[in-house]
Amino acid sequence: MSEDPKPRRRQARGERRISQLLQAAADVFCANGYTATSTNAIAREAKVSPGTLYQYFPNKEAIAIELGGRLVHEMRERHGRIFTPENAALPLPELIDAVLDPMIEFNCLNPAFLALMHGSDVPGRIAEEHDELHASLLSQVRGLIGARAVPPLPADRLDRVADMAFAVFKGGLALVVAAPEGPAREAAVEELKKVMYRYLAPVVGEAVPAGAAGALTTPPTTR
Amino acid sequence: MSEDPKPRRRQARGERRISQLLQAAADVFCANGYTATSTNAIAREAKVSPGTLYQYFPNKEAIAIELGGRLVHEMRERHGRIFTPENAALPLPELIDAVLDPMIEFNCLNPAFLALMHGSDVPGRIAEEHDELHASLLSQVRGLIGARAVPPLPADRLDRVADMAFAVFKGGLALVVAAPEGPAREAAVEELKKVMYRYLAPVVGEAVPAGAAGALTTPPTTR
DNA sequence: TGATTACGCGAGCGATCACTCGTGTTTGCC
DNA sequence: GGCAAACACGAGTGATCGCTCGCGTAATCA
Repeated sequence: MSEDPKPRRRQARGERRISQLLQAAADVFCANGYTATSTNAIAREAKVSPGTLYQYFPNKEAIAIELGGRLVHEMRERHGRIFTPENAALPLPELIDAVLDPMIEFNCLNPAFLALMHGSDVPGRIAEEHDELHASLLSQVRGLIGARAVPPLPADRLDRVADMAFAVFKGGLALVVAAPEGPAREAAVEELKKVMYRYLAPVVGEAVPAGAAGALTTPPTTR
Repeated sequence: MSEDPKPRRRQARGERRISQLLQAAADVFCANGYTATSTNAIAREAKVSPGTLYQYFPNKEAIAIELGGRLVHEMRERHGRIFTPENAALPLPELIDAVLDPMIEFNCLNPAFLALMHGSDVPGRIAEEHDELHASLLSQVRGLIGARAVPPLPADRLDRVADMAFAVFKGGLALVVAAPEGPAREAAVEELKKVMYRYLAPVVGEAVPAGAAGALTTPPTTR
């Protein structure tokens, strides 16, 4: 079980080609899905020959694996900057900003992430990576909500709240990335934050004012 | 542009085969997605030969079209029974029950619906049908919310609220259908209804009690 | 009962796809 | 400059897929 039996020397040119191929793959996967995408189409998008593509990747699945792996890695790095003790101590509206904004930004910048992680026709290895990421993300959310719940939630209810909060976020995220860049998208983001706030506020013991259909929270706060 | 150039006579046996093939297609599409599904696999699942399959469908896309068409048709029938004047007059918690329960039931019974309507690798004709259904569904939701909003919402805000309510529902729906049948699924349904209630209550001028983390609404009501 | 038509089969055809290989070019190192 | 290795190419190969076709069976009608 050697990790790297052939740690082939790469030149700078090779590394550039790899990034170029991965970028092309992201575009085509995003537009057509994994299965419907041909390796020749990826090579064409990257303006190289099929032979060149196979110099850097052993097969089609490996392209998706590498692309997915890089995206997951970048996503995990963001987690580290999102789920910090400082953020955990923030008031709920600010906490929602602190968590949602980077998540949304990442997914808007990397639409291939959702395409790869959500498609039902992706290779098994990617689905595994996605499950791991999903589980770790979920446990962070559970921790965040569990630490603030007033009154404290039993474990099974905490699980359900975290699951639902995350699922609802994903639904809203789809709407956000589908919106055209600009004011429409930002309005969708604000709307999604309202959903999250109104759902979670009672869990953490805050009241939602009745007439505040347009405001996320009371005026005196920072938003 | 004749609608049915060859309205071929069918025997009862043929109609049964069609249903059988459609059911098999639903199962396989659901498990592997449209593109990754081979027509031979559908025939195998239905326990017939490839030749038999092609006696009833001119090509692979037609199978998905017919399946999608039947599901959309059934879904539209439900809309008629969901978005009625009586339901529109219901208090918010009961309205949410009246709208969500049939929707959830349908999607649990027909998982192929979500698979076909959400996949990025489906033939264009299905995507069109989905868009039409989505638009009509959304306008019904807009009507429901717009008629109750207190204070009344300007058109652009109403659009955003309806869009977000629907997107959030879809996210929660994915969680519900992914849950194992039984108490876990019903708990997820209740949780999703809480999300919808808490999001929409301020829009229609209701207050959400602060401590009511576990209750959807105040005790005296029917739930 | 015989004729007609729908139903059912599965080997096989053409097209496409993932992937290879022989050959030529560029780069890094002495 | 000379050599080895990485890079680049694109026609070609085997496999698979969507789909057909010829032939046999079952149902319907006269």
